[in-house]
Amino acid sequence: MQSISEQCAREVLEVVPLVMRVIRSQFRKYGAPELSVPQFRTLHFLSQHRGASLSEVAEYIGLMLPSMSALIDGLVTRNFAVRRTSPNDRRRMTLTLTERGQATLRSARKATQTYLAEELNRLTQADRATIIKAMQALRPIFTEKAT
Amino acid sequence: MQSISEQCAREVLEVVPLVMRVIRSQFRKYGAPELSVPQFRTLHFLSQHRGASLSEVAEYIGLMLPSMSALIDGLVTRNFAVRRTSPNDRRRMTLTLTERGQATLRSARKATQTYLAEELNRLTQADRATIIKAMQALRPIFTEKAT
DNA sequence: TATTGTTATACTCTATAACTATA
DNA sequence: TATAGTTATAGAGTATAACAATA
Repeated sequence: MQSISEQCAREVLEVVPLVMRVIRSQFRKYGAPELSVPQFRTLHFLSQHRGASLSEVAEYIGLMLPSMSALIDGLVTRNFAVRRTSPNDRRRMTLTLTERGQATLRSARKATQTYLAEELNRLTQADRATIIKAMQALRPIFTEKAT
Repeated sequence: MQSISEQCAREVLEVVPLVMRVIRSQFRKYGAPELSVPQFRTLHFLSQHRGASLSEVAEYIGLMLPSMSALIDGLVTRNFAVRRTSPNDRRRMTLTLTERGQATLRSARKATQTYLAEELNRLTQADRATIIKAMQALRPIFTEKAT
């Protein structure tokens, strides 16, 4: 039935931005106030793609190379990431997180997750189970498009 | 059981940003490429709060007054919104959407919703029902915090 | 020549400080 | 005096164009 898809889409379109707004504000508050959102996303990407090149990160984040170069400068200067020239191809940059970068990512994530867990605790057990199932259904659809 | 809340929080924290990313890119692509995200959120707020003042919008969007004043300038110049001095209190600005502003909001919303519905159509009917229930459970928790 | 990244420069968005108009 | 908003100005973050180094 098409109309169920429509209703489902409408709900997702209304509720997901609300949830995202809270996630974002928590991230800022307890996570890493000294990092911009794109910088934070970059840390996240690098944590899952050790040694990625500047171009690869830029494509994922959606920035042009000069902008990403500047963004990485900021991370390197403040010791969140390390930038080395690749031994294989000396044009490429090899980007990795420092221990500080990893720790920042972990703690921001943990703080937000704890906050969410407290909020979700106000629901019934059945509702939480439903939410878990819903997220598991949504994940594969939206994972493809997010690289 | 606390651990179910934890698991639920983890799922939400991983999946919601993925969905949001797709929503945002669709909004940009088919909705209103000529509007920034804060401008778009402003249209949305004004559609639900006709005649809001500059201060009210600024607080909701999270901008300082001069920044919001400039943002509104952009909307007014391009005929998305109208700014009048309030008759009651001539210090206040009364902000409303133009027909163009309303139409832009509707069409962006519709385009995104249609896209989402197509994607959700790939799931089973049961999954879609689960998602609807999950969104309905999440909505009240996160609505409070989003004004 | 083609690819990877940086430097130079300009524009947009945001903030703080100072100001104007109204209450 | 206090409040609502604007103007002046400066700092981030982003883009395009031109360049340097490597393949």
